[in-house]
Amino acid sequence: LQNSLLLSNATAAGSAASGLGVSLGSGGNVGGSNLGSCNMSTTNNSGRTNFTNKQLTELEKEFHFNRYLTRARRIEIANTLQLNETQVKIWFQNRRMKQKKRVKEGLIPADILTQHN
Amino acid sequence: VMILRSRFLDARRKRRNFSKQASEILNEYFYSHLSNPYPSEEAKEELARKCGITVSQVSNWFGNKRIRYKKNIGKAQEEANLYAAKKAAGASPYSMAGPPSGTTTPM
DNA sequence: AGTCTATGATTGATCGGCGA
DNA sequence: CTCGCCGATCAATCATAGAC
Repeated sequence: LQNSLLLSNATAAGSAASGLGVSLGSGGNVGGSNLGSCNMSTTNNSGRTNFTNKQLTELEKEFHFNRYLTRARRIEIANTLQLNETQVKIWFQNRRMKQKKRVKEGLIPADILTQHN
Repeated sequence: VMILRSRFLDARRKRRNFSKQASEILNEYFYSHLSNPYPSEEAKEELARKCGITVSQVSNWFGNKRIRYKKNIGKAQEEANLYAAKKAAGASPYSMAGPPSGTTTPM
């Protein structure tokens, strides 16, 4: 079991979720399955990147703040989370599609548009 | 350790296999469209309605089916091919796109 | 009641098409 | 012409339902 707390959102609610730093750590990059508090993400044998909980949490937080990124913000986040700009960009695109799917089907949130920026 | 919390929040993954009838409908469509197993949005909606599931679930089903079918070929998959053989022959509501030569390699 | 397999769902990443 | 986004799909993986 790997798991996920990475799906803290889902049903509306601003979900502050359980903040935990938590355990596990290992390091490495390729092959070392890690999860938890390490900062660096790992890449699968294939090209899939395994984002860490921290990275996902930050991305999620940023998403709720703003569904779209500006070039500057993207660079900032990529730098902070140690990811490529492309990975951050793709993550946001996938996240938008995910939200759209949720709104479309089940009644999830239709408002969470804390548009700021 | 923390994996504990997943148990409940992950209720989403508390899937339920589709009914035998729904699987029947989906497989019938899939095997009678092997040359192009990509239902349009409209077709997905109709399949979803007939199967009593959501459009997303239909998409997931086809996505999994295409990949898993491909990762076989030459196995019991050929066997399941008789699915279309008989069902389609009888009365397929959809255009029976006939691949060039019998058993083909669609994708 | 376990163990192994079938299967629905999730998600990082890719592909084609659009529009700015 | 380049770039981001959308929509659909891929491919690997997760977690569980169901078969044995």
